[in-house]
Amino acid sequence: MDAETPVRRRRTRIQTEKRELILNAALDVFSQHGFRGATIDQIAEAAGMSKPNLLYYFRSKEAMFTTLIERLLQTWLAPLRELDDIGDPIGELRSYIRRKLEMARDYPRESRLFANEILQGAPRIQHLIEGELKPLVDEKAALIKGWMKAGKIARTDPWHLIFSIWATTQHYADFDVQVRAVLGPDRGGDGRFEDAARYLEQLFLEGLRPKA
Amino acid sequence: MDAETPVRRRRTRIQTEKRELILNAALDVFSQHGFRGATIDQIAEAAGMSKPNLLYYFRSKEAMFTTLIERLLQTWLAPLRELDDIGDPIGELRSYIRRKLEMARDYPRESRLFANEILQGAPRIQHLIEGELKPLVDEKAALIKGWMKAGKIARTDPWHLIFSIWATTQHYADFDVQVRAVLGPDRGGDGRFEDAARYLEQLFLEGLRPKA
DNA sequence: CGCATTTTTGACCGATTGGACAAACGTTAG
DNA sequence: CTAACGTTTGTCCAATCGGTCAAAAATGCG
Repeated sequence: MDAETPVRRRRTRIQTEKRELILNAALDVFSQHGFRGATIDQIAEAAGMSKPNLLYYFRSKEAMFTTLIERLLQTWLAPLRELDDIGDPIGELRSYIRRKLEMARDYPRESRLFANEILQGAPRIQHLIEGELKPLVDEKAALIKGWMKAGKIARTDPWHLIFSIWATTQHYADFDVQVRAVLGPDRGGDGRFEDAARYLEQLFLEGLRPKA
Repeated sequence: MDAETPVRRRRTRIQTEKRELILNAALDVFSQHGFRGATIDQIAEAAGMSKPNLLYYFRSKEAMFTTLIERLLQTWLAPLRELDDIGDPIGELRSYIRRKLEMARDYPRESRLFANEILQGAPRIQHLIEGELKPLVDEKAALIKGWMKAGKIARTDPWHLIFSIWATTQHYADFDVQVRAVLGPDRGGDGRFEDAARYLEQLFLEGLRPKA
């Protein structure tokens, strides 16, 4: 434990602050260039400190990355964890979609960092996907399956349902450049997330077939 | 023109073959590591030739990448180009979704290469997105809007509709590692694309609301 | 064959990379 | 003050990067 801390003792106030500063800068750089594309110098400049100083707080580039992505995965999965059997199923799914879309809007760097890692085969987080993400998805898939059996939502594949929610919402963070370019300056402005929210709600609830 | 060709004259048979060989190897490496993460040595090894030899056929790493991605974009947009007013709208959309999913299955490297480039802000293909992709999407969005006005499909946002088709289908190529890990060895086998096809058809046509 | 052209390679280059290290600096407690 | 500890930096290093170049090898052609 505390493998990436420069000292063995408890962290000082400065250490806590500087580590946060560095992680924020690292998130900027990693999410834009990927792990290999990012350089320690870039992160150091973004954090406003020298390279050796940065390596005083994190023993290596890899230590920054893993600290960042392990923390990220927790906040990333939080909305799915909140999916439960309390409200009505349709409402639960609707608010899960809404929360995921809000995360794409508010935390695009985190989304891109995660996407980048998965794209490259998840070499650094495979154990987290199999040990943490998969069990959670399986659990929620069972929950959704129950809703289907109870006739609360249409019968379909719950795993692919979850995939489609991830895909459609994270698309607005990961492919933001493309989305904005295609929508153009008017329709691609700040309102694009409200438009997306409206569209996705209709898609997931009603589909595209016209009502008789 | 012919900017990346080593010679000004017509291409020899060997040049044509070796260039294809190199591009295939480059697609492997670029799609896995991104532009900056990929090295010429890696590509050379994957192609089974020496680095200087590779640079005899392509004047630079960038030349390989742009050749690759410009060619890729054409095949990538082909299914959307085929979307037209001939058949019935629902059938047109259904087969567009199916074709895109088949492309994710058969050309995952191309999908990841494209995703990687967009993720990093599309620094090398912004002009293609604005000059080629956007007009095409606008044209097809108008077509879809016509279908809505004619009552053939439900009224919604045609641009976001296209985004959601891209997102859901390409997800199976770009996030393949995650998909397979979550589905597990049984459900994540070769059948996952058929499962996805069935699920997506239902999602886009009927949505999740149970039928009364 | 002999010659010109195309193809391939080993050696090399300057720039950049992640990281090490000791010295210097700052801060605080006694 | 000073000793101890935490922080910062300039300098340096080996490895790797994209790319060059001259020379060798292979090929095509009369």
